[in-house]
Amino acid sequence: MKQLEAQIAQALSQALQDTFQHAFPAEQINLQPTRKEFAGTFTFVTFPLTKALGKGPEQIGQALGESLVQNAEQVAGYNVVKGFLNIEIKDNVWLQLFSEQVNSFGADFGKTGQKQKVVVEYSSPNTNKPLHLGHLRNNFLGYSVSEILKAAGNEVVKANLVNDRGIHICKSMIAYEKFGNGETPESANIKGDHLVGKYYVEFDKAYKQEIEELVAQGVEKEQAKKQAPLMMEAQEMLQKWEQGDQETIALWEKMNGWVYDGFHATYKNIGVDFDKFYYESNTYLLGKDRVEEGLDKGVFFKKADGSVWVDLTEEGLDEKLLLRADGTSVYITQDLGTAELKYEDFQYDQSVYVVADEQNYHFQVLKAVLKKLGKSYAEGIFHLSYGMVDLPSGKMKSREGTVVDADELVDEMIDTARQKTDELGKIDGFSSEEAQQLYHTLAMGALKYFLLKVDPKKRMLFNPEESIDFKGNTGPFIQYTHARIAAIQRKAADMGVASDSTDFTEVETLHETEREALILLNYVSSVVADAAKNYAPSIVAQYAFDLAKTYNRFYTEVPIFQEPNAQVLSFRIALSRQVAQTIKFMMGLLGISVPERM
RNA sequence: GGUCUCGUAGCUCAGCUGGAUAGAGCAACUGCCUUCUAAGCAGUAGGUCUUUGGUUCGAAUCCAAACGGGAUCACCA
Repeated sequence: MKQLEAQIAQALSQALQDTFQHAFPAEQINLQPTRKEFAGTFTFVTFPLTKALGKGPEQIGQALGESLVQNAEQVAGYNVVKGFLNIEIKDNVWLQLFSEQVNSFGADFGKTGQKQKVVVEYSSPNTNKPLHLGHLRNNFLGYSVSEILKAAGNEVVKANLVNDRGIHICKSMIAYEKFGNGETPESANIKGDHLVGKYYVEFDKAYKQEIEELVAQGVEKEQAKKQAPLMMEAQEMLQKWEQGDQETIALWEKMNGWVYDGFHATYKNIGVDFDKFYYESNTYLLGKDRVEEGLDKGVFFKKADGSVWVDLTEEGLDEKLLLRADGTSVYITQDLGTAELKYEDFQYDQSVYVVADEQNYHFQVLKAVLKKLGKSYAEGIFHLSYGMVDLPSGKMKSREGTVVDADELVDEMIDTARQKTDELGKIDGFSSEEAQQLYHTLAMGALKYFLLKVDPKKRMLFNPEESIDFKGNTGPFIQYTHARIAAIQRKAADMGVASDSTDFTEVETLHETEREALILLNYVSSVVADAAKNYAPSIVAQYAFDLAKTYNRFYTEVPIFQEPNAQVLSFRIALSRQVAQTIKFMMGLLGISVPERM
């Protein structure tokens, strides 16, 4: 498509030279897609030329259109509406491009990309509570962006930095010690991450009660928060953990083990994976070396109490603490360490962090500090900042229990998929395993598409009262289109329709919907490039939807198998197959699989 | 208060570096299943693109201000 566009731009440039003796380099010619209500594929806007040429916009359009028809072999015709020159392309050009694409699907995706080494960090959960809907958006985004970057020609490492230490873990541990009675995931028949999450909530409940009691005794609220016995115990436990106390470490390992089992089950179920796991318990001390380095280089400074700071006022930020007076790390300290570690491990060109937009400031600081340290890899750091998922009641908050649990949501989606499938009764021949598989495919398709079709940067709303749709602009709609085409292919195979020929010279005219499909198919590689450039799976989702919609129109308007001409028939089969393949590929970039039947 | 972000149909969202009468889906209403899967297709209705200025041939898009959401500005992570 890029090529054809460039050719037309070149022809226009030539036409401007020939008819108006006006020099206008082809690279500066901007073509836009023609609106649906007019004939044509590309539109050239002539308004900007009126001054330079001293002619009216329509006059210019007419002259250029005439010249194109004479001189550009790809151009079938043109029409001018006000200052818009709509250029129509010959059908055999589309057919030619189609033949080429059938023969080399995907070969050109990475060509324009820079083949970079990219680390994509995503998921990065805390080990004190199970995953919720917000984490799902993160996981799906991270996975999809990784796949898109790969498709665009980059080498990608998917990394997960597990936040497995800190005061929040100790809270769960304290509550478990006090109220757990030796409960295990097996004994309670609860997934490990949910069991630990239960105690995190228990802690918070008991802690709040302690605060209330203290306040009732006349203690200031802020003071009460610090004085509450449970909080003191949690602090103590964190100290013990840092000192390597055996009993504490043993409990920590046991409970984290439960959580990991739970997470891995969820990851497997939702179809995301990682090439590399980092654990904060291993990396949280690394940042101190960077702090030393900064002090040595004189870009950090020490305050009287011994705490270490960096001054980022020149960068438009504030002063930022990097190390506490007692020498312990803060959040940013760890990230300085892991950034360096990642670079040592992979020598990346780009390091992408898939983290919610509430941490925008943090990543500005991180990048600025690494630059101050003179780290060349700082330039490659990119915060893929995505908007939070809101509920109708507002923001989700773990501690207040206003979260949509990931595992529960997935189960509900599977249930919905089962119901809808049963209502339609189209899968009679399925074994129960096949049926289960299909429910899962559809459920994940609906859920992932729902979360990925929205621009990552934007906040989005999820209403738990309304189940996610299976109609319209949804994953299942696109999956359905694929299943329909699969049925076409089966029938074509039964009938023995020739399927590997790419000679379509006998196809004289294209149905409008065929032409639209061919045009869309030509955009595949630029869609991949665009999505990679913008880290935006939503671009892929939108395209997949458009393609499916266009195909469905073709499907209802053109009775494929009633075509008497064998070559035309095999063209329609080939077109169908190419659409199916493209849908499968695009959905794959979103982490969504497509069924053969549904 | 400083900084950053968002505001498009009843609802959820598209609208690329400015271009034609602002588009989809859901919900509502009307049609279309005796041949390829109706989880589909066609159509009707629904808009002061928050407001006001500015830039220009031309603004949902760029700039400024106002109003209204949200995030952040922790020795939390």
